[in-house]
Amino acid sequence: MPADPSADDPVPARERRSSAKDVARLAGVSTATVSRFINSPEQVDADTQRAVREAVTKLRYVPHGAARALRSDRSRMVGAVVPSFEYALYARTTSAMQAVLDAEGYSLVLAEHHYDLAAELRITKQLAGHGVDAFVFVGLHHDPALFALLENYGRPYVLTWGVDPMHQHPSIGFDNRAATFAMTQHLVDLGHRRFGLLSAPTEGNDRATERGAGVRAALAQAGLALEDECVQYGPISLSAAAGMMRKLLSLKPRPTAVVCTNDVFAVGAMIACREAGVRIPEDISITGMDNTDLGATQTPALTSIRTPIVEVGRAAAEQVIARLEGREHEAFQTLPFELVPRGSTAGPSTK
Amino acid sequence: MPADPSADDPVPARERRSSAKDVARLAGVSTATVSRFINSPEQVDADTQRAVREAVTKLRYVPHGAARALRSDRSRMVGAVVPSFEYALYARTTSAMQAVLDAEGYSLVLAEHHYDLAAELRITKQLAGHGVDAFVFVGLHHDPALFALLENYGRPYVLTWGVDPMHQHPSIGFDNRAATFAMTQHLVDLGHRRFGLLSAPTEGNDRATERGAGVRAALAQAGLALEDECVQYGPISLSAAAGMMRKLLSLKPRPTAVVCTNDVFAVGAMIACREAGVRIPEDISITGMDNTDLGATQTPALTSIRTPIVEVGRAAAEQVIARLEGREHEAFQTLPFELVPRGSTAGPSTK
DNA sequence: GGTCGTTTTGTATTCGATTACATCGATGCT
DNA sequence: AGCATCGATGTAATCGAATACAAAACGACC
Repeated sequence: MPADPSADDPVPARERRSSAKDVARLAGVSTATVSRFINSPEQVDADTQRAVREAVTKLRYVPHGAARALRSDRSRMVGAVVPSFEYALYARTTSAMQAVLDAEGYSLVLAEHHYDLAAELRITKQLAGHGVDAFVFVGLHHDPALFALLENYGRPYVLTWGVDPMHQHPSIGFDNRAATFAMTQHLVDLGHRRFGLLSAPTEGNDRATERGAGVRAALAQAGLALEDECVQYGPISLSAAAGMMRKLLSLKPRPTAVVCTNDVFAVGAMIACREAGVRIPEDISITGMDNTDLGATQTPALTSIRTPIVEVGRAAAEQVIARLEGREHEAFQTLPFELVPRGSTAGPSTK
Repeated sequence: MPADPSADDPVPARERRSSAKDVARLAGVSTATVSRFINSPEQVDADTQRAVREAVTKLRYVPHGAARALRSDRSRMVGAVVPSFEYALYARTTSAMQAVLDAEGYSLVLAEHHYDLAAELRITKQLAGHGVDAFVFVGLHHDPALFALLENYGRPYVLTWGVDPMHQHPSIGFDNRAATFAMTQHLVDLGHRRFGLLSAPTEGNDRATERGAGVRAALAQAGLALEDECVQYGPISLSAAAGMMRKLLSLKPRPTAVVCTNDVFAVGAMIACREAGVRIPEDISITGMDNTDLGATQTPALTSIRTPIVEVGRAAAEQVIARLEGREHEAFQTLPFELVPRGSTAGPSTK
């Protein structure tokens, strides 16, 4: 054991975090043993374990993640690529993911793309650069270059908030089209014949596309049409939705039912109605989607669809972990939604 | 240039991502030049740049973050440690941070602790293990061991949603106490004398503690007291808040004004009132805090306080980046809040 | 007491990028 | 021509932990 002359500082240089080497020296073992103590303690003698544990505690040793990731090619980080946190729904899905990942010792690296497919590709590259072990995306539709990148990256990924009908990419979600189909059907059953639709821009947003398609399909089946002037697109915000709704209210024969592809739109629409003195549900029925507190607490309460957003997050995290650890896992999961009728819908007034 | 016999695969082994060495070989330069091309292209000859750029594109080269972090001791990741995403406010702060970080080429690593200081310490350790370059926390009060860890870690960090009165730790936020003080004052001015308070548990939550203190201070100044039975604590959820409110409604002389330390509580309280047939604001005034859409869209709309949550997130990200890049930056920032009076408050009925 | 198998530990290489230092060539100046 | 200077590039050491392989220690058994 030749004393290292370059390491004779009595004060352990109060900067610089301690490394495995420091721990090894203090515990009187080699760095290999320290490493084993961390990763597979069962192959380390009990006495040695105690010594190492003490040194670790005393030096406040935390293994260097980058070094570890470099050598073992596993970073124990999972990347989540979501559209936005402004709309609380994605935050809840992400939160559920985070809880599962945390319990398994993984960390969550997060990025938002604000509904921009090019930005999504860029941030995904960035996360790949950080060496995340797996990816979770929102939605089924993405830049082909993104899928090429994932192919090349060779790590697990899963798409959420929808289920890939072609079963090309692992996905966990629910049937967006069926959900709005059911909602529209509900309104048709109540007797509505003239509909409006408030939707997010469908460009690069398959959730919005599918939700709109569900409405159209249900109407078509009932022999009804959705006229262009009755469809409004806009960003997900209360004020935008109120503006969209005002346009619908100004139509000559006014729709008696307005389907909104999410609760924010629906509440924005309710605000516009209140301001215009249009009564809900007497004069007009309004429906939302995602069953948020925002909608449920309105007066009248918003008829909506409970989507399994928390379950999706949990299942996505479970899937990528299972695959990372070499376990088999169902790559496609369709979770159920549920229509929640409340006071914002009723039959049209028979005037 | 001895041909490496072990590297004679014509097919570039469609697994394994390409490294700087691969790029160097293809471009006919050394890895040092590749590295320079990435980090300081101005010191690389134009022709060489072109060659390297081509190789990078062809091989889809993405620098290995872990290797980079190991060598340069900078991971370009910032850790955010937040209580929870269930309450949308933290999500919005985080979103604002993420936007700033992304623009500067940093990534956000996220963890939630669900109001558990021990969990907070644990996940912070985990993030430190990943080598994040800086930390952002919510709140001023933390486990002393957390501060010890940060001291030892030696990287920038900032506390948010409050400003450390002792100026011991860099912090960006607003004056929670002054905010509820102002709100209570508003109610006192309206003529209220008997108050109720709905608060989150104050244990380890300085925001809740300060907000409660603001209410008490304003009442004390007006010569009023807040009786124990008029204060209810509970988790941040609509149903919990409704339950808390029911208790207040059952008091013999009922409070005429209820201050809630956040909008979720306030809306839960409104629900309880609706169910009990108690009119707002005629029978009782209710106030919230954080000025969420949830409160603003109620009937009547909730009087609340607009807190600078987005600005806090943005400023926090800007501060840590500035400090990471060696620039000077104001370590303490107090941002303004604003009282937003709406229909949920009025003078007490004079009966 | 010696041999073999097992457990425990150490030595030395490796992961991929960064960077101090060395080298080489070209240019400028006297 | 000779020497200094500067820009561009290569060589090789390095960051911290994981791990293949070798070596040592320990028992067990005959």
